[in-house]
Amino acid sequence: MTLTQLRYLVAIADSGLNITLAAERVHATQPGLSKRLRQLEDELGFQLFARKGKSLDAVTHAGQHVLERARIILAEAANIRAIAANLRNETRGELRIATTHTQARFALPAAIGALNRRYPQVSVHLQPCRDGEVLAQLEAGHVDLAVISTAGAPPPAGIALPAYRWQRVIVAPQGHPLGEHGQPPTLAGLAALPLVSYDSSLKPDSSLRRAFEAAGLQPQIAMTAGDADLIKTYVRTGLGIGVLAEMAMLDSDTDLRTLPTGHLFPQCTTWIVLRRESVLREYVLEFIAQFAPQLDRRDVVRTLAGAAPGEWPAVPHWHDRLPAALPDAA
Amino acid sequence: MTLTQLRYLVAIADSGLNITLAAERVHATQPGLSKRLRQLEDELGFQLFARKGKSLDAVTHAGQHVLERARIILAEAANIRAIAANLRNETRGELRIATTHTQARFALPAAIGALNRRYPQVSVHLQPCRDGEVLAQLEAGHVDLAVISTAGAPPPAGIALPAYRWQRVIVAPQGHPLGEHGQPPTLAGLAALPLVSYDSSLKPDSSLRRAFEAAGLQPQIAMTAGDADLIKTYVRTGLGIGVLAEMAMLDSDTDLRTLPTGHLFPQCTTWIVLRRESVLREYVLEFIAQFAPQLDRRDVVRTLAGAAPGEWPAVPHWHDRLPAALPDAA
DNA sequence: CGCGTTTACGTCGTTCGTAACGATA
DNA sequence: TATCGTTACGAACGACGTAAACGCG
Repeated sequence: MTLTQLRYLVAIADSGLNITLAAERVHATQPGLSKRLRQLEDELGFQLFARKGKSLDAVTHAGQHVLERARIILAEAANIRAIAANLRNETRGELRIATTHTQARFALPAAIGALNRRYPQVSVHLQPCRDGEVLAQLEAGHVDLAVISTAGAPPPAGIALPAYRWQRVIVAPQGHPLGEHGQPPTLAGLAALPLVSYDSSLKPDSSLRRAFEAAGLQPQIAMTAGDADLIKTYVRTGLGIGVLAEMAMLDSDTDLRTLPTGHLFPQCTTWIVLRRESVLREYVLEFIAQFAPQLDRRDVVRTLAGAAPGEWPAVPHWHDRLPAALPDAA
Repeated sequence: MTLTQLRYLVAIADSGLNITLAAERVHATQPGLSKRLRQLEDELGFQLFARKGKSLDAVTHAGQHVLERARIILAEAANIRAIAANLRNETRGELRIATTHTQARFALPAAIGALNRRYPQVSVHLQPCRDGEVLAQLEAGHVDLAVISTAGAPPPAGIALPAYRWQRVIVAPQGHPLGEHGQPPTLAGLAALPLVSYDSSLKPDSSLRRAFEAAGLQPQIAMTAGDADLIKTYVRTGLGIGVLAEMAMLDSDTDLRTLPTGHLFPQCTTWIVLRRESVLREYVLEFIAQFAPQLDRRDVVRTLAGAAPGEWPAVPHWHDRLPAALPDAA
């Protein structure tokens, strides 16, 4: 068994059992991977993949278990390399982040910009995913960290650091009667209107949907999109009333009216999620410090090392956080 | 970075920084290890070991971290091999157990005997240690499982499975006046007599010592030994009254009188401790089934895989357990 | 016939052990 | 001077890439 064999094995699994594709990804030749895989299977004495003719058809039951272990091994090898890179003050590297579109478009740019000024040689890769896929990307080792929001408890996997809290806002075209006369909108009032919101609000466990259900109401979702910009666009065309994250509203959106929802929907928290036991490069810590300035660097490292989560400082609200996110501009 | 380099690295660390000794242990030559170590250090870009002249003097701070990761990697590689060996019904292998003398001498023989009848090709290695070292042996990966006793909570490391409960007994030579007239001995009565017990009873957190302290008494420890046979021997010579584990009393000890201590000292539990996330060979599960027959095999596997400990069945007392430990004799 | 895998083969790099050398106590 | 680590060297092995053959849709 060698690390190369395991790296190839995982690459093949991650390439949908296509050895040729996997070979490109690991910068090697296809026969090489093929041979190394067979070699590993011979040593272990069983098939890692079920074959259909010559091609790989599925991962064996035992192969699943081996894959899990192989991922851990590769992750720890990466950790060792990270320790080394940190120690020699290596400023090059890459930062892979899995997150949703709203975070990538509205919340992350400030922190990534600051990171890029401090570490210009770090290349950032944003991996946009749907809500449900973000944690899977993290667990599979495809990204270094995930940024994701929940309405209540922290996400179930990895180490979650609270970054900031936010609320949904209601967005209407200028001139729309909703809430014109200083009347805050009600859930019942909203349920009577066609809504435009995120794709995730269709899921039965969405906190938006549950807020309506708790009031015995059924919202009319006129349209959903994965993308806050799309939602705003369709609100502008008059398709309906938008319900989206407050971060998505820009100063330039003067043709839209924004109403707070503090009384209608639960508050959300955005988390930075890290793999348990992973070693972070210096610049990843820097990114975390930029994105969640209230967190103490040492607490982050301690928590990753397996220490009890401890008490985090109060989590700031999105709009209270903005100035702190750019400390180097002060 | 290769698995070989990491294996050599760990071997060197485990051999007290003696490369020559490490080379023997991994069945390779000394120059080979030397070169591989330097190679790894070159790749990582820093020293894993501090040198004094040519010899290795200490593990670097960063080296500590790398060693931790390397141990995890090697453990997971061993797990993969264990999966493979289980799958092809390999009946050969070895079972390394770290434990105290009392367990090895009195509690384990039945289970190991049964294991040996079922898996004659498995060679068992008992690693006798002092109490405090047992868990370190396990964590360092030198043994497959540990068997250790505590007076209350499970041991702090790894996954602990309760095997059986036991009490200390008081042992006196036949003819000694203690408790002759049906009077159960008291703590105060014992404190007035010279005692012979385990080395570990000298430690300030020993449950024996604490039982006396809770009663405001100071026992006279006339002698300690790591070994119940020695304790019995010196009790026979009249050096003092023995306080030892009930398992250590054999039917053949007719020249000693045994008094129970249920009212004096807290009950102890003997645990099987496993490394978290480790994959067990079939014969290890068989050993566990022999030694702690009340445990369900599937629960053991589930717990190892990281499931919540759940509720274990009632833990039998040592003397209630004996017949069940030899089910194949029935 | 294109796609993907395996087989065959030559080259290159790496590892390993032996032997000699060097430093340290 | 005995012990332990490093350097030097040659042999053997293993990994890799190229090229060709094979199977399947």
